[in-house]
Amino acid sequence: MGSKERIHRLKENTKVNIINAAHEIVKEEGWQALSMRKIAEKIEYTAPMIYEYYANKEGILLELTKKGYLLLGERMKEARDSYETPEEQLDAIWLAYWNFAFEEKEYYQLMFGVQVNCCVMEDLLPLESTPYGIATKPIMQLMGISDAEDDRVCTKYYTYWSIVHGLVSINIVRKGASDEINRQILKDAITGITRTLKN
Amino acid sequence: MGSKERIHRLKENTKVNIINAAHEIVKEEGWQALSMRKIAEKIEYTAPMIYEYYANKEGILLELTKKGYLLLGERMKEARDSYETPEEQLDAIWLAYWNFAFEEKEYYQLMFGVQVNCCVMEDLLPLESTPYGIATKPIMQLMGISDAEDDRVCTKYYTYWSIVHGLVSINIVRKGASDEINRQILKDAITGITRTLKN
DNA sequence: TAAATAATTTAACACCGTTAGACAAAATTA
DNA sequence: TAATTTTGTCTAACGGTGTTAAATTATTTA
Repeated sequence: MGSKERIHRLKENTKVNIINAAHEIVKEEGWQALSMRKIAEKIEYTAPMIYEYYANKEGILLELTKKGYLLLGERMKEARDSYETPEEQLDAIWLAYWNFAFEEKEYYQLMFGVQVNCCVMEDLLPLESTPYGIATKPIMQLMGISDAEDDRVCTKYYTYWSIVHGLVSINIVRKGASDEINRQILKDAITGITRTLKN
Repeated sequence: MGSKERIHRLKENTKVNIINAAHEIVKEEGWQALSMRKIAEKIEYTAPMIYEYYANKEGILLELTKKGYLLLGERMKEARDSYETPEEQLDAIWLAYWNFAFEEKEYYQLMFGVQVNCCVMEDLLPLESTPYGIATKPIMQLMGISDAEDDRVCTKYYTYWSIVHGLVSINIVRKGASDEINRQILKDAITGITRTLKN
């Protein structure tokens, strides 16, 4: 009798139901609203049942992370396979990554730890004391621009910030890679951007 | 009678005591361990007292964020003022930013939403399905390297990832700036890095 | 049908942020 | 000084969280 299989399939089914319910809640209300009881309600069970399928809440998050990586991988592969030259492929790959981040924002937040962030911090400091105010001065100098609001300045500032912030985040969440290498990457990137300012 | 002042100064004092206690707890046990009751215990009060000084927990976080921005600003200014040329200043500024991120990790996490992240996700996927596996192939091709473990490949991959991830994070947490500009920054950065591969 | 096993729920624990009400200490007023 | 008001502080509680143990119901096996 293959009822063992049937039951196993049923269990597998509620396992994905749990994941789907969790994903739905997060899409509707954000990560901070995800709770075991809410998941249970959505799949019409009681909370303790979930522990029959996942060790704990973190187990559910891990499963979702896995799904996220799978999805991201697919998108990137698809993008790559649409082009022949490596230049075009790199363009497409990172654009796919970019699109994934916004189309599947919830997954991206979970995978790479971008917080919902409550505190926006705006206009609480005088401009000349903010990172923006401080860094744009030499940028303007190099570019020969005197208007601090110039879009070109803003763009360059964000380019700097992005790469530094990106490197930092990656180093904070996954503390792999040697400090030496990262310092080198930082240095390379910064001088690379700086070079683009002078012409 | 200046007792009004004295009392006001005392209140101000416990306000910073609360902030300091919160910061200590976070340094010791991380953000997820920060609770009103723990703060209260540290300053030898009961939890409801804190609401006499801050509207709620978010108010405390906001205050800490402000302190973080102040500190970061100081560090960046200091770095800038140690150099004359804008090139050197930019180098120093972003290095100061970088150092702040790791020396004051807790502040940085709060300010820019880098999560502590529970799920590390390692070796759960075959290499060729991970972003790393997918993106390094064309990188290797362009660089004329066949060893996937080569440090130069790894470095370049992280450079790509950093800038893309940085841009994404910044766009997710502070949804300012037009999509147009950001796409342009992304495109510029990607082709910029790609150019450095071919020589 | 009776016993054993599995599925599911109820109740509880210890924590969380937050609020209302009680209480004591201090300051103000009569 | 005595009475009253204000202030500071705490206790108790509400509704929420993740999680566990025990009780209960349903299903399968003998």
